[in-house]
Order: sequence, then C-alpha cells, then structure tokens
Amino acid sequence: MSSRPPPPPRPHLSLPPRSTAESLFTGVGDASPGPLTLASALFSSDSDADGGGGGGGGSASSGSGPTSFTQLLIGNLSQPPQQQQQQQQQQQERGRGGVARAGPAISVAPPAGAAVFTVPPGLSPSGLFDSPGLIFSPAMVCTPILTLLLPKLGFFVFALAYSPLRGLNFNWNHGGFGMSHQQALAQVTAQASHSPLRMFDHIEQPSFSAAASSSEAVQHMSSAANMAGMSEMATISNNDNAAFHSAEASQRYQVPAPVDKPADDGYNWRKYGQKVVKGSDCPRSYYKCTHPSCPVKKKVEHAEDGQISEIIYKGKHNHQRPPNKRAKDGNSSAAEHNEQSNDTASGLSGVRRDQEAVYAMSEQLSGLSDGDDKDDGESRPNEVDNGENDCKRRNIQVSSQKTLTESKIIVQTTSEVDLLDDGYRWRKYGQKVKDTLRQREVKLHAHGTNTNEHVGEAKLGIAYGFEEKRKRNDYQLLEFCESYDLFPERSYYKCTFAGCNVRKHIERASSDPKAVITTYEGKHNHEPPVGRGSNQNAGNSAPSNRSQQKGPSSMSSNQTSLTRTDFSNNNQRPIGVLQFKREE
DNA sequence: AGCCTTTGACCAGCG
DNA sequence: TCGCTGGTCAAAGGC
Repeated sequence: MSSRPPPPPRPHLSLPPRSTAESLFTGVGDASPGPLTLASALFSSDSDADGGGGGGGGSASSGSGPTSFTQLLIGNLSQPPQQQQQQQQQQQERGRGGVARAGPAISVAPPAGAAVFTVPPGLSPSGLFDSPGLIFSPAMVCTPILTLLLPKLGFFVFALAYSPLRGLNFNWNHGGFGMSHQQALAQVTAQASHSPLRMFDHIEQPSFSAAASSSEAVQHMSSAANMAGMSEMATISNNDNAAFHSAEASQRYQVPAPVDKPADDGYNWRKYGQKVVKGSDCPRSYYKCTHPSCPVKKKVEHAEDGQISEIIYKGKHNHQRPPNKRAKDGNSSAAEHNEQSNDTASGLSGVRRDQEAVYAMSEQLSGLSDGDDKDDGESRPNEVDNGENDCKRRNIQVSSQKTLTESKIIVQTTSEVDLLDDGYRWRKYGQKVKDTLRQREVKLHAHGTNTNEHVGEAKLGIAYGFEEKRKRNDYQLLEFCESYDLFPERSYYKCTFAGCNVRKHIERASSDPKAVITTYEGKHNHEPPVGRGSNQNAGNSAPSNRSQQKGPSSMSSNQTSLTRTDFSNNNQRPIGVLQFKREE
C-alpha cells in the first residue's frame, strides 16, 4: 500500500556511531559487521560510555559495576555528565519562567511499547493548552491523559483522556501548534543523549544532529529547550518531516475551531467514517491524511459532551506538513516572522510555547513510527515479524483504550517518587515488594553468510518493551544475559487531603520492567496543594530525585517546562518529564 | 469544481 | 456458521 516518495536526502551525521547492537537490530544498512566487529564494538562501548557519558552519561550509571548491555546501547551515545548537567540546568532555568507549578504533568514513557504522556488527576493542563484553541475546564479534576503509545511496532497512540463528568475541551486549532521542527530538532540535539530513546533515535532518525547543528536550530534551542520533553519525542520523530519543516515558521493562534474539529495538527485530514464504539456512547471518527498516498490515519474519539477524548494516530506521514493554512488567510508573513524573531530572541511566549509543545508532541508523535510502521516505506529486508507486529499494534490500541478507561498511566520514571509528584500529596499506605530478579537476555544467533541453515534471531531490550527479531545470516553467535533487580511490585498511595479519597496505585508494567503503571482511583475533590514542593509527599520516605527540578512555584505561568530527573537508578530511566502550569 | 462531511453498507477478524 | 465489533467504502450532499 505504499507508493511513497523517495526519502529526502539525509544530512550527514554528526552523531556518535551507532551502537553495535542497534545496528544489529535495525536491519538497516546493507553492510553487516563481522562477528569480531560486532563483539568488539559491543564491549568497547563500555569504555566509550565511560568516556562519553558513563553509561547513560553518568546519570544512568552513577555507580560502578558491570555495564549492562542496555547501558552499552545507551551510554555509548551519551554526553559527558557535565554536559548533561548543563543542559538540565538550562532547561530548568528556562522552565522557571513559565510553569506555575510543578508536577509531572506530562511524562514521557519509555520506548517500551507504551510511552504515555500523563496529566495527573486534578492537575489542569490548561497551562499547556492555555490558548484560544485549547480549552480545559477550569474545574476539571479528572485524570487527563495524553497518551502516547509508541511501540517499536510502529503504531502509536496519542490520546487525550478526560473526565467524562467534568469534561475536557480539547481542540487542535489552526496554527496553534506552531513549533517548528527546528525547535524540535534543537531540543533533540540537546536532549537526545539523555534518553533511552536515543536508541530509537539512531535506529530510526539518524540525521538529527545535522539539522540541529544549524545556527538557527541552535538559536531555537534557547527558546525550546524548556520543552525538552518534546525532544524526547522528537528523538523518535520523523526526521524526514523534520527536514521538510526546517524552514517553517512558528504560527500564531486563531480563533478556536469547533470542538468537534480536532484535526488541525498541521496536516490535512479527510473524515472517512464514523462509528460508535462499543462501551461508549461516544462516536469515533476516522480520518485519513489527504496527502496522496500518505498512509496516515487517525481516530478521534469523542465524549458524551462532544469533546475530544482521544486521538489515535496510525502510520507515518510520508510528506511534509502542508503549508500554513493561515497563509491563505492573508495573515502577514512578516508579522509571523516578527513574532518568530521575537520568540527566538526572547523565548517563545508562554502560551505559544505551550501550544507548540503540544504541536510538537503531536507532530513528533506522528513520526514516531518512522521506520517502524510497515507502511512507512522503509524497507527492512531482514524484518520477519510483520504479522507479529501487526498483532501487537492491535494490542497496543486496546491497551490505549484501557488506559483511558481505567485512568491507567504508564510512565517510566526513576522512582516512585517521580510518580508521586503530580501536584498532590500522597501518603504511602502499602507496598508489595517482589524481590526477584528478572533476566534480560540479549541474544544474537546467526550463522555464516553462505549457509542456509538456521538463521537465528536477535532479541533485544525486553526491558524496553520492544523486541527485535531480525534474521541474520552473517553473524556468529553472541549471547548476553543480564539480570535486573526488580522495582517493588506494588505501592499504594492515598491522597493526603482531608476528605479526598483518591488513591494511586503504582505497579510495574508487566510488559516493560522499566515502566510502571499508575492507576488513579477516584477524583480529587480539591485543588492540588499550592506551593507544595515536589518532595512533600507525605509519608513517603523514598529518596527523591527532585534535586534537579525547580519548584513549580518558581516558574511563571504559561510556560511548558521540562525537567529531567537524574538517573540515579540504572534500572529506572525517565524519558523526561514535562511540567505544565496548573490552572489557577 | 473541489473538497469535505455524513452515513448506511460492507468487510474482515474474532470468539 | 453466526453474531459482534471495528474499520473502511462510497454515494450523497453541503460548503
């Protein structure tokens, strides 16, 4: 189903060399390393990591000890710790200007099959969507979830959950998310080395650095770095699109579009169907990208009140985003340029930054499946599990729906403490610990090039929620096994506010040992405590990783900010945390 | 005229 | 095989 235009020329990479394992599993590239190259690269990456980032840039591996295979994968590409710290500081400083309060309003989950943006209960995302086009109910005390399911499988979900009772108005307005790809790219460059997702970056988007290295992109970094969470997504975003959009200017707002017209995420969509799904009175609309031969579709679910409750994207755009529609409306491009210049110089205006963050999110999510979706046109001759992937896509979709229905939030974090910092105070009242080890295995089974005998499988990154199975015919057998301490299996928290019965249940995601699932029960009947510190979780004795996060109150409103928790725990690496101002 | 939405019908997967 | 369900098609109509 893919008559796709040839991919745009990829700029020369300035990125570190691909990790060996990555290149093993990407199936990209014709030249396969020999076994010695393979092995030596794997192990040499240890030292590389130490020199270049210490297995996750020091953040991932604060201690000594054996470097895990995963660390090899990640750390090999990491920045030096100091550099990371600098970036984190920059993010925080910038974020300080815009976020009214903290809380892991949005978290980006792992590439584990399910990456989820979350907006915790009671925390209004209006700061994020503080714009004419994005309207959240002021009284909303629900659990809005921006859900991104990003599987290695190429199907992702970008969903916005809302409270059916309180309602959540969400609208993709025209031009509201005008973040340029350069901004995203700049963020990527600034952030990519932090994230486990870098694996995917290099797997799928090997050319970010070149784009981001432009001076313009660097300029954008200052204004966009506070949306580093987006960068995490951009890390795995559609690089092709990024290249296309490199000259794109930021956009201004327009009058909010009707609530039931969600589609303006920069692309043009044609509605081709509508269904009422079982278990919900809400209709689900089906949209196709109107660009010829573009396979991207999206489903938009509505709530009873007509508001959009979920947006699910499928596929990857094989074209650039259409020109700004507003240009047709006669809006002065000069004005836009002015605005953009101002933004570049002084930082994006808060409101717009918020919107752009979302836009970037949306757009980048649209590209998440780059290289994964079987529709994306990236041929992978060694890929053998299309059927399996297809099956998993379905599962992911179901998972998403469950997530929305059950207010389940899958989020990767360094510790439970991060999950607690959602704007409310929680008291831990129970925990179930399963003190076992889980073995993660990484295996490469292969045979000589000229043999027709068994061609083995490569299996990687169970802990990251994705499995790569690539038939290889030119490798010797390699096998790695490693065990990881498991996170405590279950923790139970209660909201400490008097009379509030909201409970939070944190558990490890079975599908991804590095991710945890947070289940909220009930709704807060109060606003989040004002000015509370991130570490004020009552009764929580767990060590905090918040040292790098600025208190929410220290940030001004209308700004989306990302802070990153450090990676003190090797097994718990956050992709990033976006902080959104809380609705006042 | 072109693009889009609407909507009933159809199809495929699944239990 | 049948019914359910989700997804898609395509004709009709609106803007």
